[in-house]
Amino acid sequence: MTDQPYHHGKLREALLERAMDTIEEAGVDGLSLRQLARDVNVSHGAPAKHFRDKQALIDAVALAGFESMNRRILGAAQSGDDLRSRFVRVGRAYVDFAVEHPALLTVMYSTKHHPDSSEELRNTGAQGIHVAQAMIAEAQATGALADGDPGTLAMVCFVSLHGTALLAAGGHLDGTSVEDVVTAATDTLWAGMAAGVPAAQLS
Amino acid sequence: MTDQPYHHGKLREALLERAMDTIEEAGVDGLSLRQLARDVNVSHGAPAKHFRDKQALIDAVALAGFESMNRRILGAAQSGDDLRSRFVRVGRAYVDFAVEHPALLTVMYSTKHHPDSSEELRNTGAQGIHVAQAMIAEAQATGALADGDPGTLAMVCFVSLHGTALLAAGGHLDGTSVEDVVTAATDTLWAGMAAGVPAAQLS
DNA sequence: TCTACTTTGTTGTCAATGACTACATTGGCT
DNA sequence: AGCCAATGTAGTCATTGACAACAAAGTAGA
Repeated sequence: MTDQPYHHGKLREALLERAMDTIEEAGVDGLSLRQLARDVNVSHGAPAKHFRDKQALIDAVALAGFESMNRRILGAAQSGDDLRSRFVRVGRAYVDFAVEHPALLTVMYSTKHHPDSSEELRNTGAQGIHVAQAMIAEAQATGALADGDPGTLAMVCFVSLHGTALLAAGGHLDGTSVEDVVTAATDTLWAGMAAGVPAAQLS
Repeated sequence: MTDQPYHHGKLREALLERAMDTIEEAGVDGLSLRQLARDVNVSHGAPAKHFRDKQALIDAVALAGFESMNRRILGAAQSGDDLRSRFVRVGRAYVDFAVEHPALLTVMYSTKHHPDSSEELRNTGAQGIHVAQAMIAEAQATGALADGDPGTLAMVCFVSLHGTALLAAGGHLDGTSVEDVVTAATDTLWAGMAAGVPAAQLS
C-alpha cells in the first residue's frame, strides 16, 4: 500500500463517477454512502463534506445525467437532413440514451427531489422538450405540419418518447423491439401532426 | 388499552392497506416494515409471516395496484360510444388513475422487481395494452384506421399514455395541463393511425 | 378429550446504514 | 512564520431489514 495523501484532491468527482457506476449496476437502492466511501478509499464521513446528505448526491447524479443526455439530443437535432428525419433522430437519441443508462434515467426523473435544488435540475431537464418544440414550430412554418399549439404538441411528442424510453429501459416492451416502437411512434406522431385534428372531433 | 387478542386476524390485509397509504404519503422509501408493524399495533417481526421480505410486500402492493387500475380501464373501454371516443376514454382512465395514485404507479412500474417477478404481476400489468390492441384491430376492420400491425400500434399508444401518466404523476408537465396533453396525445395518435404512414417515409 | 401439528405473532439479536459531532491534517493566504 | 478555511478521520447514535428461538392459538385425528 502506497501512502495515501491526506487529501484526496478530487473526492467530489470521484464520488460522483463511482456513484453513477454503482447506480447503473445496482440501482439507487444499491447505493450506500459508506460503501461509496470505501470504494474510493476514504473514511465514511468524508462524502458529507461534498454532499450534505445522500439526496444531494443523488441530485448531483441526476443533473450530470441530464447534461449528458442533452448533449446527445442537441447533437442529433443538428444533423443536416430534413426536419422529419431530424425529428426521428432526436427521438432515437433520447431512447438510446435511456436504454444505455436505464437506472440513471430512473434517477433523473425520480420525483423525490428536494424542492430547493430542483430549480437547476428542472431547467436542465426541460431542455430536451425545447428542442422538440422548436422543430415542430419550424415544420409548421414550412407547411409540413398542420397548425396547432407547438408547446402542447411538443409535450405530446416528449411524453411519448419518454414513455418509450422508460419502458424500454425497464424491459417492459414485451415482444416489440425498441427500434420498432421508436420508429412507429415518431412516424405515427408526425403523421398525426401533419394531418391535424379535425375540429369536429374535438369533444 | 383494551386487551389485544394474540392473533390479529387480518394482519395481511391490514399491512397491505396501510402500506398503500404510507407509499402514497411518503413514497416507497418512506415505507418501513418496523414502522408498518407499529402502525398496525403488532410486533416488528410479525409482517415476516405474511411477506417473506420487504420486496414481497411491495410486489403485493404493485399487484393490487394493477388490479385496481385494470378495473378502471376495462370500465372505460366498455362505454357504448364509437371506437374513437372509447379510445380517448381509456387513455383518460389510465392517466386519471396515475394522477390519483402517483406513488403507487411508480411502484407498479418500478424496474427493480426481482428478475423472477411473478408471472401474475407481469400478466396483470400487461392487461391494459391488450385492451388498446383490441380496439385498434377493431377500428382497422371497420376501415376507421389504416392498416398496420395492431401490436406495434397498441404499444405506441400505451407508451404515449404511460409517459403522460408518469410525467403527470411526477408533476413534470410544466405549464401544460394534464387534460390538454391527454386530449392532444390521443387525438394526434388517432389521426396518425387513421392517416397511416406512407411507405416512402419508412427509412 | 387429549395430543401432535401448523399457523401466527413475540422477543431478542445482528450487521449495515445515514446522519451527526469532535478532532486532525493540509495547503493557501497574508 | 502563522492563521484559517477546506477537507478528511474517528467515534457515536437511532433506525432498519433480516433472522432465530420461543409462545400462543387454532385444527385435526385418535
